Amino acid sequence: MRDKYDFTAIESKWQKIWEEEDAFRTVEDDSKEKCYVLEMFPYPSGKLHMGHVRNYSIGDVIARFKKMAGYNVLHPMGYDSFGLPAENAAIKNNAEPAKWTYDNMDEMDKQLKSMGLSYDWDRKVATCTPEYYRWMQWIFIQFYKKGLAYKKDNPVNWCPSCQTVLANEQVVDGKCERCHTEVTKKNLSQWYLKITDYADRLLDNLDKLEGWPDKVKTMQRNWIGKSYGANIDFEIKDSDKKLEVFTTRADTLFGATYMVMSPEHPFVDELVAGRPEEAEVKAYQEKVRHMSDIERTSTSNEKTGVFIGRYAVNPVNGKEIPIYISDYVLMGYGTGAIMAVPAHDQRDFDFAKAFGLEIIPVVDPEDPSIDLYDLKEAFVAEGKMINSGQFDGMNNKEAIPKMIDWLNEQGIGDKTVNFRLRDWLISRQRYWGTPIPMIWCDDCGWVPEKEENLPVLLPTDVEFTGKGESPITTSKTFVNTVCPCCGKPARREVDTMDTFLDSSWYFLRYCDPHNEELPFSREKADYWMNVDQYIGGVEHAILHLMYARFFQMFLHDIGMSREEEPFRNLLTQGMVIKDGAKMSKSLGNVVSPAEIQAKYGSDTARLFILFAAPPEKELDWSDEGVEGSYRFLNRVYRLVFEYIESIRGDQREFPEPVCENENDKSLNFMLNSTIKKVGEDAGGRFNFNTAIASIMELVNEMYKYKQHAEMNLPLFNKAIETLLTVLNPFTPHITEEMWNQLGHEDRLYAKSWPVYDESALVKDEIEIIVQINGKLKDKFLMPNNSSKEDTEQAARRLEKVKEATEGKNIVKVIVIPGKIVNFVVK
RNA sequence: GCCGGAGUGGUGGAAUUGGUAGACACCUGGGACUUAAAAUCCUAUGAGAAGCGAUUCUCGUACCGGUUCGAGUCCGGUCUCCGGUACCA
Repeated sequence: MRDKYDFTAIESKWQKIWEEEDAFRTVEDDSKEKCYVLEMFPYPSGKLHMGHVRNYSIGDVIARFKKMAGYNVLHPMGYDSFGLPAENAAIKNNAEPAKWTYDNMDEMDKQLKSMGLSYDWDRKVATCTPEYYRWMQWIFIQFYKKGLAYKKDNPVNWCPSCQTVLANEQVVDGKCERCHTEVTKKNLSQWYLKITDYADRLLDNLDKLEGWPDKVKTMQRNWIGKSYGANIDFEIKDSDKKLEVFTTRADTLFGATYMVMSPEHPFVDELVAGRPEEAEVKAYQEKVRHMSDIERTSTSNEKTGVFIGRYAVNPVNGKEIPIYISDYVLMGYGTGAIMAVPAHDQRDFDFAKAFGLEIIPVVDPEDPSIDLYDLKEAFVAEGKMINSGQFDGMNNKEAIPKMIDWLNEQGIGDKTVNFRLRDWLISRQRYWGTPIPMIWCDDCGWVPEKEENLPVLLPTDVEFTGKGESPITTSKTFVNTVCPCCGKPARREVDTMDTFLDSSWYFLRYCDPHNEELPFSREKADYWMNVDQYIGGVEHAILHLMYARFFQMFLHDIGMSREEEPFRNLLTQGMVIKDGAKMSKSLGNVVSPAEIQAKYGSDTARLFILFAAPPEKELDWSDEGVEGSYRFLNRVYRLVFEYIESIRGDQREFPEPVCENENDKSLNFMLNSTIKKVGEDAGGRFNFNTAIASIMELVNEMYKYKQHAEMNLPLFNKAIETLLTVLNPFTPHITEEMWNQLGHEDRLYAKSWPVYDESALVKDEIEIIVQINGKLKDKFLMPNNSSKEDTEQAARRLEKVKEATEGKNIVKVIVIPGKIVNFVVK
């Protein structure tokens, strides 16, 4: 026997056997309860990183465990294979994006398989295949038919480096989510999905998602950003236009002393036309237009702006108030114009101070330390209404609905709800994505491609210049077509879809991956959905997880799925870090999975990653820790092999073990408590670290047993078999190999989770803790189920208790049978 | 600023309902085996103090206070760190 087990041979052997046996192929089966375990599918960059390994190891333990626990488990894998890197490689290396991507997928397949993951590979989905994006296009057309897809000319987020537009969700801190270039604005005509129609449902349903982390739900709530308020019309002096504003603070209307419009507000040009202020206004607009979001938001306190020479009329008191434009008012929120109440809004306060504007308080804090007529900052808390006509004296919070009612009666305002969420901009000026299946006809306008003509294939005769426009424009075969409506010559849309659309329904395609009639059948979707356990990084908390919910709701609405929500339970795994920082090339702290697999094997890599931290926490990579996990597996290997050699293979069948002494009982106890503990930790609360710790305890116990006791072979055999079974979901190769070596014909992966013997967990004697005034003084053994009285009397007889209570008063004795005795002494 | 989450040995982390704080590992020290090394096995390992010693005592879960017979766990306040988000009207 060697010192170390030969993981290379064992792992490839079993991976091959699983493949030949079709071990993880799943079919619908009404006789079993289903369990859909899903990990977020990767972008095929070509190389797995530790984050992937962690994600898939977690998913694999859950899937294997659920399978052993008797569920019909769906555990698929695929690739989110459209996207920019393929195209950038094309520009850089003159490679075909398709070839680059397919090569990478082959490479990733190998790496995933080398981890021993229990996927049903027959269900593999890749979003860049025509079989997939055909149905992506079909779904887009359904959105279009329901009026939920539209094209609009609008200022949009533009990444100068990626040369494409971005959705709001893809702009992080004013920078492009992928390449971190500062995002600028551009006016473009683009396709949108009307996700705002679903804002309320996306928000309300969050309450039903009990299996989601609060953190993620809060992030989505904030992103959707629902606020209740009022829209109020202000007349503009010497104009028939009305300026509509949104406010959540209708109570402060009497304190509005000026108005601010966003520089992009459509009324601005007309309002200043031919006026002396025009030039200055234009210059300011121009300045703002060239600012990136970062510049625009970085000057958070220094307010700039320009008076446009016009006045509005405050509808409550007829007061004429000046109108300004300023970059602190955003066109993308509310109505793009505000009433400014400097006394009660910090931003308005700063602006008023900078421009010497009037500040009128209308809410009285009733706090003598605040001088209302010489405020140092805006007063934003609750108070009593003043300077507000008939509303004076009211609590300002209570005044809000009353004010809105009054505005409504006067016909100048309405109760409104505003969302921060914007419609989803889905056009991308890139090649490697799903072509938007729309056709422009000069007579009919935008017309969807006929569904029977799908897919609209990506052309291959394109040039990659990386400049500004979709490369598809360069195709000679793609653009020109005929109108599906009237048959006249027409032109195809050349933009492609945001790849986040592709990943918004892949979990449904897994349910029915080879369907050629539909994206998926209702029957199969209803059998498998929704996903029982979804696992992935928290970085997708908003983007992917909200888009996927939106798609699922829509597909439910058009009758394609019973479920309204895609993911019942969500586990957001923590990052893998090293030396206190995220693994990155620039820091030089990257550990490659391939390196670890070569040195220690996949089982060790999986074990370490699951043992080092609970899944939702950060995982600090430690080379010594990996070494330790490897050591443990070798320890298991030696234990089992010494046992196999000792029985010389001639004894395979053992009777049900009978415990003959204390050592036997102790091992039997450990054996059963491990089954219980691992089942609870791995199957319920996903604390794989403690599950593995308890398996380690069992192994330690078995070594001790072997050393000290006379071997009870049936019992030890049972311990060995239990050990291998409970360890199998974590380290499937080595356990399967040893199981096989023990002479078993069946496979561990197909075995049932062992049932523990409740009676073995009941100890004859229980250790009782003795405390004096809550502090531990002694311990002693009591027969199980001893009475309260007996326990107390036994405790009183202890030497240490006598010592500690001598000459003192025992005020009170707390006895919890089977646990503690506490003497309160004075 | 606002919204989440977290602070436990030298390190990663246990302690699931308020009941032995530090499971399981890593690191480190000591020992056995070996010509030697590696591997393996045994052993010690929160801090401090007393004792030749078995052992005993004190302190200890970010900080301050509270509830309780008893608090890492519950309550009030403070600090720090991490994550998200922000001229959102």
